[in-house]
Amino acid sequence: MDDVDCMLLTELQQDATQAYAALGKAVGLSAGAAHERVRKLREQGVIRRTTVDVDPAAVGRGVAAYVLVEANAWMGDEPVCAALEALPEVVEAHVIAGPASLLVKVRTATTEELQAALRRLFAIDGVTGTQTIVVLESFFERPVNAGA
Amino acid sequence: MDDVDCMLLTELQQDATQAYAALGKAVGLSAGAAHERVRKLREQGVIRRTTVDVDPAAVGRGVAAYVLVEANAWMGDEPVCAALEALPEVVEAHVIAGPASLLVKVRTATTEELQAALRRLFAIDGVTGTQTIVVLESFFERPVNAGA
DNA sequence: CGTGAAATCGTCATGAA
DNA sequence: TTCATGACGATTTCACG
Repeated sequence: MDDVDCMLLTELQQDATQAYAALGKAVGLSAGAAHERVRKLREQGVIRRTTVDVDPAAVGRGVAAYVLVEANAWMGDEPVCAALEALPEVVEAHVIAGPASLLVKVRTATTEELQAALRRLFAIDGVTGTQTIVVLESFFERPVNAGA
Repeated sequence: MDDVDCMLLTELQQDATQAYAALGKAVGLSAGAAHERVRKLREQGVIRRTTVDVDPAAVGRGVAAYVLVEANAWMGDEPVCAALEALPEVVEAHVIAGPASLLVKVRTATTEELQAALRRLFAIDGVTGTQTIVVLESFFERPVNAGA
């Protein structure tokens, strides 16, 4: 993980469809060398996968909210994780240190669906309360920058 | 945006490196037809870009935190957005309806760096307070699913 | 890490349903 | 319109220097 690898990651985050020749030129390497670097980054798990960034609003996920989930038991466990993952509206779930046990991110098409999702969160064993933070506007959501 | 497009999006989110032939087979289409569909999804902005998913811990961003930012003025404005975007540790910024004006996601290498980032958030004009939620463990962070 | 060759894939034209 | 087929050009990929 040197500076060249960082530049490769930045380039790939911006556009993973570009050819290795262009990628190599951007970081001062040949196509073959760039390819080999990227292959190793994948192997090491630094690059987890290549994916597409989908506009949430275009697929019926235009409403976003963060939900602080309070629970009466320790929830850093496997069954809770599975219960959350079973809800398609839940796109993130974190165990936190703070005013609640968990923080989950929910994405739905409408506020009615958001309400339905909250009901389903309540139904999970051990959940005693929720506090919902509705997102009005997202300034930006960007990938982690390796540099700086 | 029919069912086939949804399946294409799901496939591409899982692995955007696969060949159009494989992609087409997965959704019951020829390579050429799959290619044309994906081209249109890009054109329409449903697919914003193709990127790589980078392991945060591998690039010195292993510590995550959500910060509720309170302000004494309306902050849904351009200068605030720019000030936040100038901080490389800030990976997300949202205007919210809830107990604060903004919710920002911060990623750093260590808790010391997190502290430094909080100091810089305080320094932004109009910010009167912050409440920090440290992430202890992330169950999952997954892309929006077009289906369901 | 660069170069070159071989295999594979993306891309586009044509034609059909 | 939308899709399958086939051919061409570009790219990935690997062996060698």
